Amino acid sequence: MTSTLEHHHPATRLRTVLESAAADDGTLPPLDQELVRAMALPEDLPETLGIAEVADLTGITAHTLRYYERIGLVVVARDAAGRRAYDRAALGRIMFVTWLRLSGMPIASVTRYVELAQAGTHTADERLALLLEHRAAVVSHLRDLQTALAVVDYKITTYGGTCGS
Amino acid sequence: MTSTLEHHHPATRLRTVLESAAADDGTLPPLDQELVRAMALPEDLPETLGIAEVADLTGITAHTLRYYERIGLVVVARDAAGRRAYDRAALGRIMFVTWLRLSGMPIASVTRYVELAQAGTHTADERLALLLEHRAAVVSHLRDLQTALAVVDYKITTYGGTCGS
DNA sequence: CTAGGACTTCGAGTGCACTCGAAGCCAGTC
DNA sequence: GACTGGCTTCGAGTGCACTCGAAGTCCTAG
Repeated sequence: MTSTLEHHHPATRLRTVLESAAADDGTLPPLDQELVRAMALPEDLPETLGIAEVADLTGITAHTLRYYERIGLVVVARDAAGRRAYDRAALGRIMFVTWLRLSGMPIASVTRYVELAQAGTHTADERLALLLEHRAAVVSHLRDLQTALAVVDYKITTYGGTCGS
Repeated sequence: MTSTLEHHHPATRLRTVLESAAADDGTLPPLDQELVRAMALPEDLPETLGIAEVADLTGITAHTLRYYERIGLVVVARDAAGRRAYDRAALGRIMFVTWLRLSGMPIASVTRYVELAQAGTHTADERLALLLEHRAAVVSHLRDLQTALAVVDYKITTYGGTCGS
């Protein structure tokens, strides 16, 4: 369970997973639903993973993974010795949760989503509503970031000008 | 100095300013540098503004505006009675700072930028470097957000499917 | 049999960015 | 000339999301 990879930001790490999943045909295609399905999990994983391996794979520290579990954000099985054993499904859940976090969903909302998912299929409507709401927030944030980028670019291109702020 | 506008998120408010600046020809064009120049300040402002008006214009609360000044993030003049009097330049600085904050620049970096700007024109190189670095961070964040959006969209479109997480 | 290292829990600490409340000043109104 | 509302400062409090350390357990290698 020794960690062999250097540390990276979660998004970088998850994107690495994505790219290794997409590298079969040597291309780095634009993101679409097929790619997302492909990126979900690499195929050559052992049955279960230790916390350090999940940390490497996701870019989330082991400390944070334990924290996430503590607050009910993910559920993880244990091996005979009481250590966390992440199977394929658990890893998938963690990656999804990580994307939700990266997209700015507050932990409270992720927790709510996870609780709904655990409650059974009859909560699908509510979960969907949660995701749609979040989607709108992400789109809005994306718009703001693009505007901010334009403002920063304007400032950059006018350097050497008379602008004093 | 009474506040007449309802409260909004800073990005919403600043975008309102942008749109009112762009409304001259009735269009809502894609953001570009000309637009950004135009959005900087509406033309029909009084000489100076009170803190409540700036709060309305930017979506930043008066409390936060004072906080920003306290930590050296902006500099603001006072009127005879000791009240903050924001002139055109101060308002422009605050709007720029707000865009920096909205694009995720930490307060410490904004403060550094502001200090450099106050130090004089000989710091232009360093300021430019700061902005370029930040620009890269924004672009990276934008990419991550787009990926996350794709993941969320995948989840949304597969609702009703077999996916249990 | 012992040492090392990765794991465990629990609780407390950190960093960032606000956010608020209290107490007081000051301009205009009835 | 008291009242009201908006401003002022200062310091303390809040919320979020980690982040860390201590003390102990368990497997593996030498």
